[in-house]
Amino acid sequence: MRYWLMKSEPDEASIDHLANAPHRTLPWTGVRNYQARNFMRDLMQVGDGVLFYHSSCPEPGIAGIAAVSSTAYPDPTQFDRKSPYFDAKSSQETPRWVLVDVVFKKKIPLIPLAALREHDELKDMRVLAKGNRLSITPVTEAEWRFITKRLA
DNA sequence: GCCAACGTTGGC
DNA sequence: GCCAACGTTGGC
Repeated sequence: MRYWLMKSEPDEASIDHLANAPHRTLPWTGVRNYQARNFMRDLMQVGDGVLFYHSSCPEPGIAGIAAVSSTAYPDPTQFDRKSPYFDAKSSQETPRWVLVDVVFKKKIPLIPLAALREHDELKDMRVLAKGNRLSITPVTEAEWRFITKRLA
């Protein structure tokens, strides 16, 4: 059992999109970074906790709680020529990119990025590290507890 | 729109 | 294997 923070641009997939999706579940399409892919492929398990983070928007921050609901499987958008996530160098035989399904748990009052930075308990969060651009970052159990019990 | 930081590409 | 150039991320 692990914990993760996963970034999504709310214009594309917000916590409300997730809540209203069939089975309250969305495939986490579009990860095109090897480190983030490897987290999904090698470490994620069904039931892992997910902090759903809105990025590249007027109010960046944690917008909800979700969970990993599948193990990794090939991201179909890599094979779709019309998709912005198409990858000509990938193939059906040896897919380069994978994804997991994510299921909605609950929406919370937004915890803004600035609020996360105010807490000493969270000062080592990967997502807060200078220059971090990873769209998926590990969250420690202590960080998860603090956020879900004290801030959410 | 700006810009710092990072990842990827490709020439050598 | 090095590294410059380029593209992307993401907060502000």
